[in-house]
Amino acid sequence: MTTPARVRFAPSPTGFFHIGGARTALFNWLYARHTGGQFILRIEDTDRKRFHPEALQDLLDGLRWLGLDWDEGPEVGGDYGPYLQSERLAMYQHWADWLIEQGHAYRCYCTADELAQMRDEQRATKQKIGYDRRCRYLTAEERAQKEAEGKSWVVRLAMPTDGVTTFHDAIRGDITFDNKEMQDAVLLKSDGWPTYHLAVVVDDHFMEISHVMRGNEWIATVPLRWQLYKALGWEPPIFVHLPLILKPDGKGKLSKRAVRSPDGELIPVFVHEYRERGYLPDAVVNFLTGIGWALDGETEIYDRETAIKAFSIRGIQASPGRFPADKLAWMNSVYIRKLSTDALLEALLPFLSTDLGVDEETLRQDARLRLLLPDVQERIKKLSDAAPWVEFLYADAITIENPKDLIPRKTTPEQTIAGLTRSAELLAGLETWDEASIEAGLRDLVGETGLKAGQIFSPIRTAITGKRVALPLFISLAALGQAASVERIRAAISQVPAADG
RNA sequence: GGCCCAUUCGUCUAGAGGACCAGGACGCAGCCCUCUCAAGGCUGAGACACGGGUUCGAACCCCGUAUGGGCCA
Repeated sequence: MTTPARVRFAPSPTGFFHIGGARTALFNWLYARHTGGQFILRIEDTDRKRFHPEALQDLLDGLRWLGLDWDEGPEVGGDYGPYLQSERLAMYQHWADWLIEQGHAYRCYCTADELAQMRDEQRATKQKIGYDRRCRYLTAEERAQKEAEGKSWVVRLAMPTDGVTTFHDAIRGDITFDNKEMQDAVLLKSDGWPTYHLAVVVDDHFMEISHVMRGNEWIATVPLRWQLYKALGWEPPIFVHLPLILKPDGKGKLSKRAVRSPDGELIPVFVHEYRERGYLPDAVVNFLTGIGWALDGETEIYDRETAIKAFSIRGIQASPGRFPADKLAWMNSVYIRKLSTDALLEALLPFLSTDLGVDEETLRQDARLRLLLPDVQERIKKLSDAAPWVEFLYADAITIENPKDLIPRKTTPEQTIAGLTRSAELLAGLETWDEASIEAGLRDLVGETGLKAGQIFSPIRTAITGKRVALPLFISLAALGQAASVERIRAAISQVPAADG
């Protein structure tokens, strides 16, 4: 029974696409899809000084990577365009003029110097800082004279000076602001470009936006918006202010600067960084739905369709929350483990290629790599974690940085050397080189020597990988191949340090 | 500093007056499995900010305080 909503994501392309922005976009998208409505992308590029074309591209790429497709907007068009504010200037100017005619706005001729002086005086006399509305009460003659002088002007909204403005937020209920606190905000700048306040109201109205869902940091600007709607005689949309995402330490909102988790790890704040670090878009989307909203309080892992079906404004939290970085790491590992071997390989190729210095096609065809993939899969949290697990396949020889690693605990150097020697003999003599044969042979050897399994297996692991921690041994040997395995074990024997050495 | 908003385990959250001596998840600890590391299984510690009301009954409603956050300056 929900009516189709028209919602928009309206970022200002002044920097890279931020993960907090992605959450806002995602919630809008979920609501549009839930109601069978439209998700509209509108670019608020009226701040010419801070506009960056590459930021726009980064935004579009990021939205597409996350799978948040827009029904109207740049590159897809739509019946309510244009969707770049810079192409809608005539509309803003028209409505600014209209507001002046109706007496809801006025031309203000104050120069930057005059305004600075005004503020200095306010500070000196301990008055409240803010525009004193001097141009609002100009007489017709004074106004005519300023015009005759050719002074430049901005358009300001004539706000009510007493009473209160009460508006409804779909999450928090009614919110009331005292009009005395409000400023006569600038709507149109002297160069004819609109400010955010005017442009957003005109666009939301003519694009027939039904719900404005955005970050809670905008809540203080709603009274101004509300009065603007009233002056224009338009019906305001439903306002939905999403809880802010705070830094992991809870001190302030997740900013555009790099932030650290409590254990000191750097947390990416841009969407493209998540892609580059090996997060899966499905995982990021699932994760983001869980900040400020929850499916049912029980289920953590769910797909987009499930989220769309269950999404509701009522379920959105009012209180801000910190960025739960640990949970994202875990969730990404869950999504990695859900991948088929083929899909995992494809996802991993760019990362492995870069990290190992091997071209993608060679890796794609490498049966040895494929053999190890299921074991790699359950050990990585990000795609970028994979290389260290498989690099032993691509090294010509292994350097054992700390030869003591060859000797297991409660084992003597002599036992280690004997174990390695006999293992090498045994492996060299195997007629079938596969995981099962290798395991059977080595387990027999364990039985013969009376040592524990780890005492035999650990030195071999270190010999072939150079590490104490590596993938399961038998499959690793199987992948590495008989000749290389035997060679590495023999090479390691001479490196076993003497006791006390 | 002014205005606005919020406050459930360390963290993300379930909870819309009786179903809650508060549920799930991440993280943490222990045990099991085990060739290392993981994964998996089991177990455990861990929260309604505080004080007043309203009500037969409050995590849930109201007021105040505290704390946190946002916006403006």
